[in-house]
Amino acid sequence: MSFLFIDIETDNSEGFGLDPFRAKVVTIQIMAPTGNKIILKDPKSLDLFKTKLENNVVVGHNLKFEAKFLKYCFGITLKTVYDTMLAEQVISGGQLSGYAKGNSLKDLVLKYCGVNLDKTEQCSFKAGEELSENQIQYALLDVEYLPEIMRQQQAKIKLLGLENIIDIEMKALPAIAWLELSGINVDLDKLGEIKTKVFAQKSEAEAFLIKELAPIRNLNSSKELLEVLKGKGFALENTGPKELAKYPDNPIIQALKSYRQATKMLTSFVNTMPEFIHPITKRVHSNFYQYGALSGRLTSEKPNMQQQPSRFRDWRQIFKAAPGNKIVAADYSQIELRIVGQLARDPKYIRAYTEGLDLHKETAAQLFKIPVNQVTEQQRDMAKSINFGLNYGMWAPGLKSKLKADVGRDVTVKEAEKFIKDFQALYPEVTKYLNTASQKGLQRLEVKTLAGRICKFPNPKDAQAQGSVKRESKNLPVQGLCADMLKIAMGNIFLALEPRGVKFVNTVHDEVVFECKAEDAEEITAIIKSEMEKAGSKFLTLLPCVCKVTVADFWKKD
DNA sequence: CTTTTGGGCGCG
DNA sequence: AAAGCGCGCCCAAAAG
Repeated sequence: MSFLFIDIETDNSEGFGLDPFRAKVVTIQIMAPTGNKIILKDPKSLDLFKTKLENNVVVGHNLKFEAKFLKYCFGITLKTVYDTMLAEQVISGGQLSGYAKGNSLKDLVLKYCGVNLDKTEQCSFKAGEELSENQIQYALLDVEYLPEIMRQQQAKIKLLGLENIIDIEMKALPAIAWLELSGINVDLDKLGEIKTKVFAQKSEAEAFLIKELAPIRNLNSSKELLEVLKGKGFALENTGPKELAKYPDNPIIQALKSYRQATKMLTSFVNTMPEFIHPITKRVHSNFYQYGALSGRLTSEKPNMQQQPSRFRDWRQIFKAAPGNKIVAADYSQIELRIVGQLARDPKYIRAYTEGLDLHKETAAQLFKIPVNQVTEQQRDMAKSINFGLNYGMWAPGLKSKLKADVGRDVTVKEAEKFIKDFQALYPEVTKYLNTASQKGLQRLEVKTLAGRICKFPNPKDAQAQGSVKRESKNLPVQGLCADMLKIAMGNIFLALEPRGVKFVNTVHDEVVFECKAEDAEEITAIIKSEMEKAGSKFLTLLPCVCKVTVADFWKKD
């Protein structure tokens, strides 16, 4: 295999130059390692290059873009890639993740080659028009510096021991292009049904609140709301959920919560979702940032497919398989706690997961000193809050309000402290691991996942920021390893299922969602489950990795 | 007028 | 002494 350095210019004159379904490709520039360059002004001649592009390492900057256009417009599937943008994000230890500035091609050309690229021609390309000399020069310069950038990046990757993460990311890239092209189908009838229900909920709560809180002007103003509530005798610091939990049975507070839930549903989800249905494909194509978060997790926007309500009854039913298809959703079972068990080598965690016990129930039994079979649902929920809270570096006052808000249980700070102490005595290995992690993280200002991903912290400028670094140091190795596993699985599932016409319709941190022909669902399910567990088991060597798969007409979890 | 900040809340 | 992690989106209010 050799390298091919590529770039594509598309027609942005109608404002959707990034949209593979609508924008026309104007030129494709390809450069061989020898430096020989070709500019294809008639992209139909690309057929000659199909085999080369599919069987060499394709190098480019932000190749998700090229991958989508090559696939949709020319039926070419990139499989082996090296993306200089993604590589730079990996090398930066996640500091260039998400919306951070500094990872454009212009930035890298300046950084690695000392050349200031002129980008004024970037949006000048129009389909069907003769290329100007300037445009040709511009287009060719976009591939010119890629080999040098890659060469210098490779040296850094080796120095930092990031080969494995680069491999994971580059193999995941084609899967992300597949994900964005696939899109997800939305059932507008179901959406309408939910809209009616939510609107009624809002109207009822709104009428009640306007009457009870008169003369309030704007229920959406937390500032005004706090004033009025104080005037009515409520002792509140703010109007957030933890404060409102002080008055769980008050009808005004209950109505406020109902009003807020309904308005959140309407403004963030119900009313906006139809606007995202693509005019050509009739599906919703979110943007996914592959290196979206410091931890290596993806982020999603327009719409954010990772925050679609799961607790609001039936909402996810709007994401429905097209006729004749099924939705296959696969998620890792309790993956974060399993990772903690592995990293801490905690015998009790290992035993619980190896023997298929319920860790939260086991924890509750020990904390409340009762037999496992007498643990109540509330006691289990409390243990769950403690398990998670401690992983994130929670303190007694935080646990107190968490238990009140989530479980409805009143405990004093002293009692919360006792829970934490008891938990730490119960799981000394986990406690030791978390303490060491936060100390080392603060000292080095970076943490690593088991797969080798580096999460680098900006210099903490005050005590508060140092506290954040300590807490993130406990959590990022866990969150980050989960992202590593999921990306390995995505890359392998892409190779196995994309050629079979399966659609990759969503992913949410520990979950992947696909759409396939109903008759294929059983076979597809087995492949997904196996790839997910295989990826997880690379790292979870002391306890089992379990992936749960659900097949249904819409997106759901069992 | 537009942009930024903060409260609040959706997800894992 | 501090007071749970990672994100994106909506609205109101402040800042430019």
